[in-house]
Amino acid sequence: MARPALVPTTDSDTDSDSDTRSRILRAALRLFRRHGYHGVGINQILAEAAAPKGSMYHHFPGGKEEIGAAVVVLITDSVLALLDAQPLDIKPEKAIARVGAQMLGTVQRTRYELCALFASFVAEKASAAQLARAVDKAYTHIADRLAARLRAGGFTPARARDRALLVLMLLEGGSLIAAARDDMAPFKLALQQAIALCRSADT
Amino acid sequence: MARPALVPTTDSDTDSDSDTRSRILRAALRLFRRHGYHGVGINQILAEAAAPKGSMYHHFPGGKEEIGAAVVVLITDSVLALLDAQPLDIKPEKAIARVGAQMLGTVQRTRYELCALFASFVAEKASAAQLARAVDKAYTHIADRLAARLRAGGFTPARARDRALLVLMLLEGGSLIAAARDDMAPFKLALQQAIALCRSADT
DNA sequence: GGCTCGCTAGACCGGTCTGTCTAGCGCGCA
DNA sequence: TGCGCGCTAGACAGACCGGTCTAGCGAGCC
Repeated sequence: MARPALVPTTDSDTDSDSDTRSRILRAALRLFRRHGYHGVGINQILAEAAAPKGSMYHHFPGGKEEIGAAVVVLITDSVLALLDAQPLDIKPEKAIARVGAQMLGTVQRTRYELCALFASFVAEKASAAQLARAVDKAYTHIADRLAARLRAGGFTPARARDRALLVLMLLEGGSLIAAARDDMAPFKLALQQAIALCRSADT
Repeated sequence: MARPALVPTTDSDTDSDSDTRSRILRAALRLFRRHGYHGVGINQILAEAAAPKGSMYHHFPGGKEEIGAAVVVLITDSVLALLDAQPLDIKPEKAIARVGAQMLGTVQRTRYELCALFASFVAEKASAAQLARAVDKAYTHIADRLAARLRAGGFTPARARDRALLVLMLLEGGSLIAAARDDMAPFKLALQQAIALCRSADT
């Protein structure tokens, strides 16, 4: 029952979705990670997914932007599921450490292609309002869930909120720089610092 | 002599470059910030710069990618200049605070459009090798210069290097999330934490 | 069997992309 | 005055963009 990986792009136990829809989504995820939202064309996604254009516009009437938003949700759900899969009675820093380890594994497996969860989407937010909203909500959800963990671990609400944001920023910034350098060390450093921030009340 | 702003996109005291080249570069910077590297077309840049295509390919034979790389260098130089403008005898956390305040001002002035220094470029690195190298070097230069400050402030070399990276990651992650949320609070939080990290040796 | 309809399939459209090419302006120099 | 050349100027090409549209397959229901 342990989550095998963060957003498995290959295949999954849960192909509850229509096969084509799921294939398109996974292909989009893979390509967006590598080239950014604007760096990928619809035809490219369809070729990768081996799906015709008609199917795509059937499942995603909103076109490319709807696919982008769906990918954001896919990533978010996967991160939240990973976090929720950690038992509630372990310390928050332990939970963060485990989630971070999963992210690390994913980034290594994809050869540094996951440069931050949503960096490429944020960069293009001005040209895609729906996408911008999706990313905003995604960051908020993750930070909220993280903060809840921290509150459960004994942090005051205000401090929990701040620490959760800092963790998120560290991991995003860390994977950004790790990706830029093709070197995981920065991400590991960020993770380590994030864990320290969840340990107790200093600074 | 105080630096008025971080990468002034409007005009400058130093238009030593041919006017057109400089106009193109500034227009590109402005647009890349707003829409990301792939989100901006060459024609868009040229329209914004009020320059014809011939001029552009004269100044940047390498095309769009060369412009992107030049923008990365422009940003980097501006950050480094800002850092170097701080007197060497002040404490490192003070220097960071000042640089951060400048960045904050820039982000606010541009209405959250500066989402991380190079996030949009990193996101597209797979499709532009020259750009990827430029970003890698940019991060390295900034981190190195920051680390030198920290060493001068009494940090051991290894610790200075780590702290410099953490500061960079915090600021990048912070501005990413601030941009996603259209709210500067996350960036301010990141800046505050970065300053704390430069203050002395804890954790 | 025949019909419905969710889905697949891909041709096609107007627009935009990056990049090339030729023409010529105008400054500086002899 | 006349020439050279750094730079400007924009028409043009070919590929590709996202998105629309019609046609038809085929499983399942009556």
